Amino acid sequence: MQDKYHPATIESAAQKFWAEARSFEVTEDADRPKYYCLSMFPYPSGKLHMGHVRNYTIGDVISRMYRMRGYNVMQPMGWDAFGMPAENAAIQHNVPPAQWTYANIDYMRAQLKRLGFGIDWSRELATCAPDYYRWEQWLFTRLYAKGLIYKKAGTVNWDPVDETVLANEQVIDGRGWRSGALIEKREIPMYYMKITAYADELLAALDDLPGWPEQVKLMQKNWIGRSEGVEIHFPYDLETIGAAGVLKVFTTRADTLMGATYVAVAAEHPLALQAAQDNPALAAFIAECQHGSVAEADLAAMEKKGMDTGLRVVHPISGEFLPVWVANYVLMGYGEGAVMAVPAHDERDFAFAQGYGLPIVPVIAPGEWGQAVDTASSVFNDASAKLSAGAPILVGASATEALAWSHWQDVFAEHGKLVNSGKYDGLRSMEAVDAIATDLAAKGLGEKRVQYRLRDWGISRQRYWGCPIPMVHCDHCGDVPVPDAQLPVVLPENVEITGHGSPLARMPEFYDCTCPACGRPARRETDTMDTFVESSWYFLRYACANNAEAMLDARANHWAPVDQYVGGIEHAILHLLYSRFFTRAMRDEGLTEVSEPFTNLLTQGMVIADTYYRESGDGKKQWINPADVDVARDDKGRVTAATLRADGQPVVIGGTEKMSKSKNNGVDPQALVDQYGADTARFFIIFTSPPEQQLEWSDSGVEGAHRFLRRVWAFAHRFATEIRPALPAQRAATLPGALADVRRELHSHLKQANYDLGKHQFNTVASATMKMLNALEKAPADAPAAHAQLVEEGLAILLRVLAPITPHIAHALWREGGFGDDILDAGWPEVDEAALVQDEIELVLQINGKLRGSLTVAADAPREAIEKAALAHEAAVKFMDGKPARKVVVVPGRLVNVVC
RNA sequence: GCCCGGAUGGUGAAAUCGGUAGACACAAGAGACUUAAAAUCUCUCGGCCUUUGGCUGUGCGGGUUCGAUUCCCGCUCCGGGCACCA
Repeated sequence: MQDKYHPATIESAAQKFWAEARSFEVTEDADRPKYYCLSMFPYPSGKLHMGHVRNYTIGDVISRMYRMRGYNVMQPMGWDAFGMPAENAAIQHNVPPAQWTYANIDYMRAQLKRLGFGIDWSRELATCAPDYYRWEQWLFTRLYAKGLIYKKAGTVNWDPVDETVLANEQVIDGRGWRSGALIEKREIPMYYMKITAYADELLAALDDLPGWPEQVKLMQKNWIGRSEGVEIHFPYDLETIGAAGVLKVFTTRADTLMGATYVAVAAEHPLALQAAQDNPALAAFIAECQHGSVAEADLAAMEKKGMDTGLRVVHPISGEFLPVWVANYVLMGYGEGAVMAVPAHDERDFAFAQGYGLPIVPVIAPGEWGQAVDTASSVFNDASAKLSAGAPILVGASATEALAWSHWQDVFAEHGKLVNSGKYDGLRSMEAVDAIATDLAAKGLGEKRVQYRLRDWGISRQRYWGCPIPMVHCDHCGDVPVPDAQLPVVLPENVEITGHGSPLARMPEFYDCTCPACGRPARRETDTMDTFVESSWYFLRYACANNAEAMLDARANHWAPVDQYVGGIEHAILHLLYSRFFTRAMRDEGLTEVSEPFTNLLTQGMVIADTYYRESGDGKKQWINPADVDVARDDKGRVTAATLRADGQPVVIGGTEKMSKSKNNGVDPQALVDQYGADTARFFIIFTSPPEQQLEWSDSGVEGAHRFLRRVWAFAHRFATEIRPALPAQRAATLPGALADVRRELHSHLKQANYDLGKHQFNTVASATMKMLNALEKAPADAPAAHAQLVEEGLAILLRVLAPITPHIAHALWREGGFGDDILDAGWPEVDEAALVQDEIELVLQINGKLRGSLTVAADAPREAIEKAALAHEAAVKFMDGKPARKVVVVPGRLVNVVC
């Protein structure tokens, strides 16, 4: 045995052992419970970054722990290989996206292998391979036939200079990131998946996911956004609109209907377009609304603007005319593209009404005013209460409860009692909704219904590096799905990427085709699918990745669902929701038996790092990697200045953000692995923070992790060479006092480690292994046989707890220590509860809640004895200062608090 | 703007059901060993004070409780998501 720890040698030897033994290649096994442990597959961006190392180390710790506990563990890996960065790289470096992607995959696969993850590489898949995406195309045609995929217009970011569609990420301050051109919204036809058909199921099933973090379930619940409300129809005013019809809106606050003072429609709404025809100012306003990104975050941050169309609709209850406004905050994609505005009870409407001088009519006395509202004498019942914006009105029941409606207060949005609402006065909000819905239904002008915030999933992308949408457009037959026999529609790999327009739309050799239905010349669809589609079913494909005949087979039902899914919290909504939907869509196609793809979810906190950039002349940001930057700090450690190492000139300090390719703040783990080895990198990233917590990257502390592994090696070496020979032929049943204490400490650390493993708090598991070594190192050796017996047991525990985190060193020392051939088959260590028993325990003594001392009592001491001992304690006498004890709180096993 | 999180020493963090705040480490300082350095080992290490003791301290302001890092109310700052980054 080497007396020094040489990670490079032992790590390559262990990896060779696993490869030759095929330790991680698994098949279905009826004798062992299956455990499917999956980490989110990476986008092959070039190199692994710390977020990957963290993600895959966490997944590997769980996998190896279950493996050691006797489960048949499948841990696969693959590549989320389609996506925008490959096209950007193609533009920048003039290398075809396919070539760039495959080269990255090769490099990153080698990095993953170097880190020693227990992956079944026989199941590896890449989503950009035709034998993967052909099944996606096949399923597309099935779902299309079923009506679960359909076509409608969608809004995109259009760059008029590059004549291309941009992702939201590529629009910065309303301009194209490459061209700098002002971005326009443009409506184009797109394919949509009807995820809303599953909205109720996706929502209800969240209640049956105890293995998911509450936080994620809450985010998904809010995202789906089920709301019960009333659809209200406002009949067109014939005089101004010139045609019969109704304007439909949905509201959850039908109780405020009598306070509606205008309606607002989206800029793309038919009424807005109609009014703009003979109103140049309105047309100009609508054109202005067309500028800027389609991202909701941008829209929500915009100043609320609007314009009167001059059109009017009729209030369905009062019969009064309400003006129709165009407002930039109303989105055509949501509901009906129109809202009723009740400025008195909605903050956004309130601000809008104040800005444009629209009437504000209070119709709800806020809930907290309760019974005190005297509607008879209230100004609510006075017609003059319809005040213009800005004019203060005093409302309320009592002299002490006066509110001015000139400034928004959150209480205005609360439910309460109706006032100023004619026949509905005095009703509570909920009663009023019922009454108003009933009256509207009787008039045929509305009814109760459920609405979701969730929108259908637009999957068309006007990009090259994605899965081609298997459709053909024929002048005679319309949109025709590509028949099974002609699948896959293969994406051509030798293509020129310029950043202008869609490459496939410039390739007649791709789009020229014949109609599968009538045989006449036709045009192939040139849009590709959203890359979220590939990642919505890869976890099922892993089970049968080598099946060339079908998308899934019986093996998928053996392995699914994923028992433990590990991935970044940033995927809490989109990826996870799409996957839950897609699994159900596949279930309903008879492809899988499961509905819920991921039984347990661990959302890893992101690894974040500082960002640095320089602005070039045209205002574009060049992001600079932190590794190339020198920083100056003040005495509190805050970064005050940063310079580029290459030229010594200053760079701009950006925020601290998740490591990403686009912000160039990823830290490559390779240097760490090269210098210290994979085990140190793994131990460090596990030790430094609990998995769910965000981790601000810093490599200070890596030394300590490495030092610990060196100590483990040195101690095991001492065991193998000096201590082991002293082992007694017969192991003793009990150990002498001091060694029994060490043994108790050991087993209590093991117990703690098991508890922490159960809640995935791996950082304290790593701490526990350090505490175990500390305890073993200080165990007295004056009784050599007993000492050797303790160290043998202790080391066997320590190495097995360490094995999931640092598998290479554990593998090597398990063999060197003579414990066995393969620690993977050694089983998980068991806590000896008998070793934990103590005769005496120490209690903390508090006087009036303050720590004043401690007392040692028998473990089974009765409460009276503890109280008596506490009151007799010297610290108690001193701090009670002669006062009688008013109360004595005894927390068994913990403390005594004397209150006086 | 909306939804979801987070904040504890110089640093990463721990504290299982409301019960000793700072386990385990990093950094720093002092010492031992050494010709020297590295490595290793030992000790100190939240702040303040009148230092065998006491006061104070878990982002800020309130509250509940014998007792609050933990529960409640109101803020601040930081991070994630917002449907075309993945």
